[in-house]
Amino acid sequence: MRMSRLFSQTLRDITADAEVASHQLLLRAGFIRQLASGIFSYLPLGHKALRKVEEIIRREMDAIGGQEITMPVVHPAEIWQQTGRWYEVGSEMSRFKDKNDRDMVLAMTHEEVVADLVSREIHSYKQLPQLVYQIQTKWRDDPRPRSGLIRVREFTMKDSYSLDADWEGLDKQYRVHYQSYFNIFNRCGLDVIAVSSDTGMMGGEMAHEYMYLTPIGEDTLLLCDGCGYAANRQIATFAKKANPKEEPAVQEKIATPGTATIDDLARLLDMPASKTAKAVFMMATVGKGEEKEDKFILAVVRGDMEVNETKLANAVGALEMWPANEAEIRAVGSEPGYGSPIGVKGALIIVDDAVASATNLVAGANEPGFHVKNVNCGRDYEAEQIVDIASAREGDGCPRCEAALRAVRGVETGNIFQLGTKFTEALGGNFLDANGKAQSVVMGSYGIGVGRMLACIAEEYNDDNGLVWPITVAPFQVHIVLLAKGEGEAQDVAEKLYGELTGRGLDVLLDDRKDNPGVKFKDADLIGIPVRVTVGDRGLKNGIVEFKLRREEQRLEIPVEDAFEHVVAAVEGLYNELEERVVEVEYEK
RNA sequence: CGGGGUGUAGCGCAGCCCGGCUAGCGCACCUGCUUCGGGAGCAGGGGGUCGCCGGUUCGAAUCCGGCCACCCCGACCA
Repeated sequence: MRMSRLFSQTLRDITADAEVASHQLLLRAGFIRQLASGIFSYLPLGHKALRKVEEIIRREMDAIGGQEITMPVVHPAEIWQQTGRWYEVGSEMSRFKDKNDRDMVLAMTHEEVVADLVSREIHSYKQLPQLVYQIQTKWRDDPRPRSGLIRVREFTMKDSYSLDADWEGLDKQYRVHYQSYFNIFNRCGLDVIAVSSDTGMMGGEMAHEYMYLTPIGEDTLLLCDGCGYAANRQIATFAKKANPKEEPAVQEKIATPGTATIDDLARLLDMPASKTAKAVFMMATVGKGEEKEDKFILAVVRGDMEVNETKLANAVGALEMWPANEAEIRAVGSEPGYGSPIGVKGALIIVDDAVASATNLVAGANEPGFHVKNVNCGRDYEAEQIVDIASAREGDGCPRCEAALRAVRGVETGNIFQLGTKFTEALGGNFLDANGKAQSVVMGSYGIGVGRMLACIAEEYNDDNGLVWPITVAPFQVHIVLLAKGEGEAQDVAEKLYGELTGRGLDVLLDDRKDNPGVKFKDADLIGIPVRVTVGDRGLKNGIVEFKLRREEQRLEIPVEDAFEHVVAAVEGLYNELEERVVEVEYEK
């Protein structure tokens, strides 16, 4: 590609809208342009980089037996109604009517379509297992897109779907993906960790997320350096320190004016927060299909812990959950700041296991300015459910080895789900087993956000001067900077080298613009192509061209006649470096 | 959806408080000459419904009201 013909331009100033490095640099270097909130175009450089990532994914998917297909972006509502997600998913799914007034949806994922295909194509156990995948556009009307390509509404996703006759088969394909995803990320030079995760709207039994660790990440992860435990905070468990054993004592109402927070209460009574019970009031939408209702939830955790909304929502089967307001709290007979489950009516009471096992806690009296001492679950109030609903935090004990957990931030670049038969049952995805008995196909679903991955790579690989692409995903492998404006030896040499390298199958960008050297060097740094060759009259006088790796300061002078071989070898070396990172990992359940 | 911020040329901004000549600056763009190994110089030039609608006023980029878009924090979500 000749840079004089390149569709995009670099920008000297960054738009005030961009805050994170990847967003700023991808904009400045001319990889992407924003059309609307969370909606981007990929210009030639961005498109080529994206295609490189896609090809790496394709190769790996094909290597594990995947067959590429393309599924529709527009779906009839019916299949989503049959699995129930039409009712469960909120405004994140965009719906519209076609000209015949039929309800349609823009695809946010493709389990329904896969299950529909299964019902048409798979009839016998002899056809299983299968693995299909696509690289397709998804639309999710996220309430708040942000950070450039990290979180968008329209995006490209690689999604694969495994089909098996039984759970053992699923587990096998799941583990193959587990490794395969590491291969993909490693080949792109992106370090990720796999963590156990919530299954969210997918449902299913088990899931992992692949996380690129970065302070700009939106997810909080709890990691144990002792045993390797790693989980998204949404589901992370931890070793809860039990309070000292006590015999249940008699309830006692006490005046505690001005103690609407646990901190104030613990200070007034001069006791640790762990001796108190904290009531948190939420409203939740629950129900199946079109029958939904809002329920009042009273969640109780120990004073020294925090409610984990994902765990709580999972416990009550909430489709949506939000904080209750004061009127709703008083309607069940409680009181903001002085709440407890004692004597409340019409609330679903969910109690954390650490509260249920503790004795003689101080809880609210459901009356302003009063608390009750020696409150005991089961004696003073009944719990609808006793379950872990507390959030793990930095420093909490690892659930497996009790070492201190570390909290880090990460961006989810991929996920894998063991779905089971939820979708195939709903859509008639059956097959006949060896005994002639109809069974539902067992599904797994596996996603990678391709654009998000590119953004993470940009986030990881940059310096003060611009992007520094790993060779495997760089839009071009070699950047020839030609320092001459007219005809002459420099132009001839650059053109010849360009022709030879291109002929060898390399992607080469030739800066043939009639600009000053400074401009060309700045742009080369900004765009970040790994190998740079500078061809100018000054060097040619001595029969040399200059060779430089983007990531290194050092510049080498190479005899013109060796330039081709040197560049080819360098590119190969960079590939091999990344290939060495592709190694077997241990499966962490 | 709650809180905060921004909207003036392709990009970055000033002007707005305190209404008033033809709306300005830098970069980018076009023409010519010079320059040519780290974002060149000189000269000339093109480009604006001041986000949109309404109001106040002799007069609105500027004041008032409504709406829209975008960004950040939170809620939410994969």
